[in-house]
Amino acid sequence: MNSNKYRMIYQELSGKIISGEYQQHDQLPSENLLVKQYQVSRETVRKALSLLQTNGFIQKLKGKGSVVIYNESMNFPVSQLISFEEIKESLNMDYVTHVESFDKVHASDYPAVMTALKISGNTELFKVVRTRRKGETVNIIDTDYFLVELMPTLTKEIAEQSIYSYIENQLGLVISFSNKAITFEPMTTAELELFNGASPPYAATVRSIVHLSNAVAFQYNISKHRASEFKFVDFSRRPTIKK
Amino acid sequence: MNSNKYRMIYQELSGKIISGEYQQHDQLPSENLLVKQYQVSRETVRKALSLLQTNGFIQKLKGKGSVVIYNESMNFPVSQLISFEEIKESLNMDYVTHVESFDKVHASDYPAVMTALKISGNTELFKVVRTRRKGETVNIIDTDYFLVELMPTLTKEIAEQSIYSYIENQLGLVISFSNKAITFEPMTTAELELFNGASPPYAATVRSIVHLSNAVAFQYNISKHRASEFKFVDFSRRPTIKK
DNA sequence: GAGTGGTCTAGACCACTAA
DNA sequence: TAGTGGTCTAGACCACTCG
Repeated sequence: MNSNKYRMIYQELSGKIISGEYQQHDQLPSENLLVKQYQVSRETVRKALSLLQTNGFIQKLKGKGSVVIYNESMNFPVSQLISFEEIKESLNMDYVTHVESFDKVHASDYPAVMTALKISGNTELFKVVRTRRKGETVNIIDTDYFLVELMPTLTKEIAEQSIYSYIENQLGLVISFSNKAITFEPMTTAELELFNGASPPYAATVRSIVHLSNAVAFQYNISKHRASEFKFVDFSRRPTIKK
Repeated sequence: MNSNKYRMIYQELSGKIISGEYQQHDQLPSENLLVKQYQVSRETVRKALSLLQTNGFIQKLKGKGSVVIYNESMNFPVSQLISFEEIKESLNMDYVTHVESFDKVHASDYPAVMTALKISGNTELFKVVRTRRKGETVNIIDTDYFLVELMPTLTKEIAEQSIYSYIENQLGLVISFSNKAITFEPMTTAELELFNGASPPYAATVRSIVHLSNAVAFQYNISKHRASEFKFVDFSRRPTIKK
């Protein structure tokens, strides 16, 4: 699957960084060394290193080498396009997902979704509301809208597991990128009820528009988090190109 | 300054997208066409297009071409390493910065900063507290800690303008990447006072560790936002490499 | 089949860092 | 000066899309 040379190199090096074989502030082997080790061209090594750099694993220093900057403690629900089930898995979290409702609706009743996904009013959508509980307390309410046309066989049972796994593994679609907005908003009475009370009565709210690799927006997600439990972590680089 | 070929191409294409000459869903010229237009090699064109893709301007579709996905409305204090003055400028915001305090302190009194910047207790720091006001209301309180060693000539006057501009243009240092964490926290009484009241008494809190291009952490920033005014926007891609 | 983007190569020249 | 990463080239072969 990942049989590209640069992906293999990326995987091996990132794996060694995550496992701790390379620690923060360590030097990676030089590009020339990696060329010899992997028996590939320099541009291929550089492609792998560039990926490591944009993903926050290393910093390349001209004239010096590549140094590891990844630090486990600064990790977490990272600014990445990852499904809740995937986060849960990678963090060994003891969350339980419960499907509160699963309906087929018309976009015309949800103007915000219409504009976000740029669809017409008669487009059919699956509306899925799910809660994420830790023990007895609900910490997250996820409301999702999916294009029925792209996944006509979606069911409540699938929604109880991982919809992303279904989309990628069963349907063979490729999820690619998203736009997110994070705000802090008062809870509606319905939300307060689902949360079974929350102090403060405010929710950290993440709205996302998710796109496939063919650039089609297929999902609109509203994720309401109990504010006291919310943390969003991000790695970002300063734009290298200025006017 | 940006005399690289791929940067020039990036600038020109991103400029045309931002200005609206290329609209969302438009096709960019094919790689081969760009090769001819710019009289460069294909890898150089591809470098520019890759940058446009990772920065959320385009999506490349195998067998088809590059399509514009950038959409102005989904813009804003984006997940990027940008200083407040730069945001202000790019959005024509009518904010006023006021320096509340400017001190030289010892790291030992700020254990959170010590661990964040990985420095020893006797390291000298500038502690700068600034408020950002729109009219009469304070919307943001920024608390910054900078390594004195790297910028001994920092002054309160500079802090009233743009510290980032001073660091890059006066000192010639290159600001490179940062780790951020966003949380929602109750305000302290001191903060409530600076905000001159805020309902709810919660602050959207962004903590960042900012690094230079040589991977040295030089700044720790705590940015408290009036929750009702806070919005954080992010573009992210799904990791292409899986285990 | 023609055109598109994706991967990879071998080699060149440059700018920067460090001893 | 030797070693490092940054840019650029010309060409190859592949996989995908679409008419």
